[in-house]
Amino acid sequence: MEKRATIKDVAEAAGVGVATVSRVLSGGSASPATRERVLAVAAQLDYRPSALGRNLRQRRTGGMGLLVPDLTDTFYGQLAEGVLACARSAGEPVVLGSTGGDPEQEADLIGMLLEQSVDRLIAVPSGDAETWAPAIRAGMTVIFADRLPVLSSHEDVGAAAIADLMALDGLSPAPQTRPLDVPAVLADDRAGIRTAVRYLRGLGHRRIAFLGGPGQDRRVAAFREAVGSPVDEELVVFGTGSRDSAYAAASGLFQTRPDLSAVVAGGNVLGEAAVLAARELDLRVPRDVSLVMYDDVPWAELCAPPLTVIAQPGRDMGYRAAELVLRAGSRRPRSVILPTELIIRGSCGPRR
Amino acid sequence: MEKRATIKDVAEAAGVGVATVSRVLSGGSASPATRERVLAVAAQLDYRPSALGRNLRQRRTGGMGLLVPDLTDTFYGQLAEGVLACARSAGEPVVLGSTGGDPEQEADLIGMLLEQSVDRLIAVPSGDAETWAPAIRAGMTVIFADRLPVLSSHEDVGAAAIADLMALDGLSPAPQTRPLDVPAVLADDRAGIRTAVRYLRGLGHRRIAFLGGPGQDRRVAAFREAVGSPVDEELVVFGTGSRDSAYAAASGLFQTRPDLSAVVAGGNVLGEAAVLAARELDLRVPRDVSLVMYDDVPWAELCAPPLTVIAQPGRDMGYRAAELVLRAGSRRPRSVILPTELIIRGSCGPRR
DNA sequence: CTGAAAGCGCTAACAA
DNA sequence: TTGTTAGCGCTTTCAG
Repeated sequence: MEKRATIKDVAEAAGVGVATVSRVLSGGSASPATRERVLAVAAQLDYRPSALGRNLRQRRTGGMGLLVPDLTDTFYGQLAEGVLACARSAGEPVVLGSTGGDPEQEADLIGMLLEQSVDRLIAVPSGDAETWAPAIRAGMTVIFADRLPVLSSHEDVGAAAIADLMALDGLSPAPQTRPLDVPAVLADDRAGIRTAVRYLRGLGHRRIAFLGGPGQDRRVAAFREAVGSPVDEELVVFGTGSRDSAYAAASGLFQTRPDLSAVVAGGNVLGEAAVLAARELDLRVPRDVSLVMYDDVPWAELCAPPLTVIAQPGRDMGYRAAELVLRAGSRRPRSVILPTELIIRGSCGPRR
Repeated sequence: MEKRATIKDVAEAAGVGVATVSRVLSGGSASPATRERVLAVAAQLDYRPSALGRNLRQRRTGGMGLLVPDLTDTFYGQLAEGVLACARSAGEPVVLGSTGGDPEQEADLIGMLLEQSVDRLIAVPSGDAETWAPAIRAGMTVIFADRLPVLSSHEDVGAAAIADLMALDGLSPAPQTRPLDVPAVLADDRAGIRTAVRYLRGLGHRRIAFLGGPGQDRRVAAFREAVGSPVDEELVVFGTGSRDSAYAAASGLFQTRPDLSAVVAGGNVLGEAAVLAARELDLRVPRDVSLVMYDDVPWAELCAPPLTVIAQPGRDMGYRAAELVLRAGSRRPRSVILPTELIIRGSCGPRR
C-alpha cells in the first residue's frame, strides 16, 4: 500500500511546473519535447491523476448517477447494462441507486447524489415533479428512461418532455406552461400496445384486460385508446410494483372477470404474475386465456407455452440515455423514442 | 440553479468559525448554545456538506465499488440489490461496474475505481490474482462475493480466503504461503451440490452431468466429490458465460451423451440453456432428463415443469458483503458462508 | 470550547 | 510555450 504519486511529484521529476503536467495530460498545448518527457516520467511513476482533486476544483463529480426501481427486474438489469456499457467506454464512473419504486427513497438518493455533486443523472422515476424539483433546481442534467414522473398538480416539471412525447405519440398535447427541460428515452409504448391489442382483436378477443404497474400511465393510456371507448374499467387493474401485489392483482382480475379472454401485462413482473395466477386458477394459456407481456426477457421463451411479448430494447435505451447525458452540453438533448416489436410465440390463441 | 451554501457561509451566518461548524456537523464537541445556533443556521440555509471537499481532505471517496459480471443475470441483480440496500441505509454511494466476465474490463474498472479513490470494493471476480494485485497493493478493502478469483501460478492473492473456505468446506487446505487478506461472502456450494447430487442419486440417476460456467470451480469440485471417482469427464462441460455459449454447451452435452439421465446446471443462465436445449432436442423434462439448477430465480417456478433448484440467498450475500466492507476497520473481516437450500419442484423424476 | 490556518490534488488565470 | 499562484470545500492540528 504505497502512496500514489501526485502531479507535483511528476512535475518535479520532469523538471517542469505542475500546470504543464496538467496540460500535457489533458491534451493542452506543450512542446513535443516537454510533452514526451512528462509522459515518460508519468508512466515511469505510474501516475494516475486523482479524480478527487479534479472534482473539487471543478466543483463537480464526473460520471453519472443511475436510479432504477429494482435491479431484480430483468428489464432494469438490461437498461443498467446499457448505461454501464456506455459509461465504461467513456471511462466514466456510474453511481447506482435502487429506489424500490418508492418516491421517498428516490428523494433520499437524489439528495445523496447532490451531496456527491453528481450532476448528471439517468433515472426511471418513481416520484412526481415535486420529488424531482431539487435535482432540477440544483442544475442537474437529468434524463428520464422508460417512463416519466407522474404529474403532480402544482408543478410542471417534465411538461416539455411530455408535450414532446404526446406529439410524437400522435396525441395532441395539452397546453402546458413554463416547460422544464427534462428529456427522456422511452419505448414506443403506444405503438407496442396498439399492435398487441390489434393482434388480439384479430384473434377474436373482445374482453381484453390490462394488468398494469406503477409508472405505466402511458401504456394504460395507449391501451385505453387501442380498445376504444367505452373501456370496461374492471378490466384495467394495477399492482403496486412488488411481485406479491402483481400476483394479487392478476389473481383478482381472473376471479372477478372469468369472462375475459385475453390480458396484456404491462411489464415482465406483471406477466410473471399473470402466468402464475392463471396456473393457480387452472386457466390454460392460451386455451382459456391469451397473454401478451410487455418486455422480452430470456425466460419468456422458457415458459409453457412460450410467451408472446412486446419487446422493448432495454439495453439500447440505457445506452442512448447515457450517450445523451454525457453529450449534454449547454442545450437540452432531445427526447428519444425507440421502437418496440411484437414477438409472437405461443401464448395467444383464438377466442374460444 | 442556485449555488449551494458552503461551510463558510454557515460559519459566517452563525458568527462562528468554520471549524466549529465542521465539529458540530460531525458530532464533535461544542457548547449546547453554539451547537443549536449552528444547526439552526445550517437548516435555514439548507446546507449540505459537499462530499467533494471532505473526500479530498481525507484522500478517499466514501461509499464502495461493486463489480459484477452481468446485471442481466438475475442472481447478480439480487446480489446488487442487497449491496444497494445496505449502502442506502448507511447513506453511502455505490459505484457500479459490469465486467462482462472479462478480466480486462475488470482490470479497467479497478483502475477507474482507483482513480476515484474508492477504497472499498465488493466484487464477483472474473480475473485472477494478477488482475487483483493493483487493488490489493493500493490498500483497497476488497470483499469477494459469490466466488473467488481463479488461482494464477505465481501469485497467491486470496490464498488465506481459500484456505479458510476449504477448511469450512471440510477439505484439507493445501499448504499456502504468505496469505493475503481477501475475505469473501459465498454460498455453501459444496453442501448445495452434494444435496442435489444425492437427491438425483436417490431417484436412481447414475449418469449425472454438470453444466458449468466461468468462476464455478468450487461447484465443479463439489460435483466431482459428490459423484465420486472416477468422474466421467465427458459429463462435465462448460460454457463461457454468454447465453449463446451456455446453449451450445448444453446442446453439445445432450447430443454427445444421450445416455445421461440428469444434469446439474451451475447457474441460472446455464439452467435456462439446458431447458432450451432439451426442448430443442425433444428431450422431455423430467421424463427423459432430470434437471437441477443452481440459483432460485422467479422464472424457475414458471417453467414447465417448474424447476427444482439449489437456492442461494443472493440478496443476503450482497447485504452481508456490504456490511463487511463498511465495517472493515483495521483488521480483516472474516469470510462468510451462507447456506443453500434444495427446493424441489417438478424438474426431476426417477430414472427411466 | 473555539478560531485561525494549513493543506488534500488539481485546474485555470495570469504572467513571463 | 511555460511557470506561478490562487483557490475549490472540507477536516484537523494547534493555539488561545
